[in-house]
Amino acid sequence: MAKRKDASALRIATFNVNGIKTRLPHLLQWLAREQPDIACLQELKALDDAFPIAEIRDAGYGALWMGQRSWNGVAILARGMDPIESRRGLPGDKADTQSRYLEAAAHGVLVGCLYLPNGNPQPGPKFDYKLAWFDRFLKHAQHLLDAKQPVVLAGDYNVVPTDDLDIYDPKSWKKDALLQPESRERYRKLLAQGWTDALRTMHPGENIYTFWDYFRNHWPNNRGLRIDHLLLSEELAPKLRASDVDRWVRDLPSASDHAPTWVELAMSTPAKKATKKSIKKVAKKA
DNA sequence: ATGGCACGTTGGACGTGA
Repeated sequence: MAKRKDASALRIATFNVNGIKTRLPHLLQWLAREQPDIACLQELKALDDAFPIAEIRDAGYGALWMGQRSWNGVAILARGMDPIESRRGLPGDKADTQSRYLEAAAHGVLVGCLYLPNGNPQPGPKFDYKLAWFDRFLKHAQHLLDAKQPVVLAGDYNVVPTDDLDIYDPKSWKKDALLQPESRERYRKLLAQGWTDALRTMHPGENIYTFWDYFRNHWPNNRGLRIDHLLLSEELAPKLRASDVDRWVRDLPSASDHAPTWVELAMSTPAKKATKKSIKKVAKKA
């Protein structure tokens, strides 16, 4: 596919790969075709040693990653450069060993890549962990907003924000952790801090999904859920130009149950330079 | 109310995901 026309446009994407080893061919195909400037990955399901950095470098990307055996695992890819790490792991609980948060500066923005806990079954300890993790995330998100920097928080939030436009039919999901009022309330609180839900902003009133489970022919029937979100800080929200879901990736044989989701921001060159310094400041402080 | 499918695990039934 041809390069995008607007060279100053910055495309940032999030993709829950559901196993980096299994999904590497899809990841490479997607990077080559869509050429995101920054890509956040979740559910690597691999140890650090197993991360395919050579293949990703060959594709023209630098990367940071935080792996874990069997589960979780997140990564940040940046086209033509190595992302500058500002945080590894979500603050607020030293006993939390799950690889779910990574943060870095790249291409003039600060990017937080998250894999919020699923929380099923609920109620129970896993749901408690989800809510506790979410509360820590709210705190950190506020800290990032207070710094007045261009920030994107991208990832698998494991929250369906509303019943009407963000899910095909909530009936069979009523008791699922993804739809619980406690989960939704925290997502609303996040937006109330001042973050902009990019995909919803660009598609108001439209049924739009990022995840289709493997059961019951949900993908062919477009019975999906919107759970992968890109939130923009107040500095970046005015630059939002486009946001969408790369559904073709979900249609590949042996696909992940998630599709890549992205935003495109209009970044003027001077703005890019101006943000570079302040990003370093935030990165140092963090 | 349950299960449907797919992932990774030192190797095959199980825990986990959403």
